[in-house]
Amino acid sequence: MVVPYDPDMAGKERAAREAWRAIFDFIVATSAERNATLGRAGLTPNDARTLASIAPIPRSMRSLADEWRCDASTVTWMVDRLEARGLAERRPHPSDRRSRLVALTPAGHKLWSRIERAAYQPPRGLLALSEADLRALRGAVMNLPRGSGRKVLERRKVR
Amino acid sequence: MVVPYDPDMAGKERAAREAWRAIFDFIVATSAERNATLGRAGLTPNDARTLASIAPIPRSMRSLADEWRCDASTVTWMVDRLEARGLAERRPHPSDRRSRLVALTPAGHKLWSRIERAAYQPPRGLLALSEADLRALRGAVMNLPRGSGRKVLERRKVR
DNA sequence: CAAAATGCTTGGAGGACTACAACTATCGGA
DNA sequence: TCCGATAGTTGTAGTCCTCCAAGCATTTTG
Repeated sequence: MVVPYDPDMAGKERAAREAWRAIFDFIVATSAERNATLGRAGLTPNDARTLASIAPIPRSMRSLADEWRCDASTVTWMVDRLEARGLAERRPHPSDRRSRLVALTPAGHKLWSRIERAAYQPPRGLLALSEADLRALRGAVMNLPRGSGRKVLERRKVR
Repeated sequence: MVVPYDPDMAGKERAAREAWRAIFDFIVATSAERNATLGRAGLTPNDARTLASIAPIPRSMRSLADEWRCDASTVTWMVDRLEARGLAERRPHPSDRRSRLVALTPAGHKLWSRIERAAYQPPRGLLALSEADLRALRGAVMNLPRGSGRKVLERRKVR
């Protein structure tokens, strides 16, 4: 990075770096807490990710493997775990008999809605910020480029 | 949650919720990327955490176990990994011959400063904020209570 | 229709943790 | 000085992934 000649820019960059560092550290602390919440519900972070992925709509195993960029057998293993606990189930695919749709069971929906509510619950501390700060924070984060421009592996149509 | 009568409070809560959601989504989107960066450097997330903990100043094994709330043998295992790669080393404790200080080697410092620069690189969008906003944001986030008020296990004095 | 591709599962292997029990060396207080 | 507490290590075991190779069923393609 080129050393800036504009002293304002230097200060601003430093401020941005420090602010980001603070946010980052806060996230780390909070995510540990989130994992503890999941653990109390008997879920691993991966379990939660699986539930989150199939909660809106049943998904094929293949589409999950594509989303997570993992081997198909890994998906088998993850879904097996949830199925063994009665949280998810495999259903036949309506038009492709090779494929199977993974869906939440009623118990799975119940658990997940509870977990999700907790997971997206803003930390109490966030309310200590001024509304202006909160809007700035939200605006800053929402406009951030995702994935640093790396290309997403395409893999046929995802069902 | 009680419906607030204070309209300011309502707006603020909404802002907090939206900000949190934005942060959360952003984190989910980028943590994989961060782990990939670490992976490219041959580090697991835990490796990185260990490096981060000992980078500012050498630490005793015990203090690391306390910080992470894990068994002492887990710390042994984690430090072993870094030591095997020449990134960290155990040094005698100056005043307690039972204890050992874990410190970064020069190679460890070099690698970690590189990783840290990348990991804590503030997103471009943050630079859109004014320096005053950034300072306010940093101050606010730094003062957020961590761990949702759950009590921290105390364990004698930490060295 | 035969061959290639695709969806999924199974078996096997290995890596990354994580804790518990047992043990050594040292410290610190009565 | 003696004994309980503490720092750390080793050995063991178990969980959670994670991929690869192989195989079956089905779909798609030339």
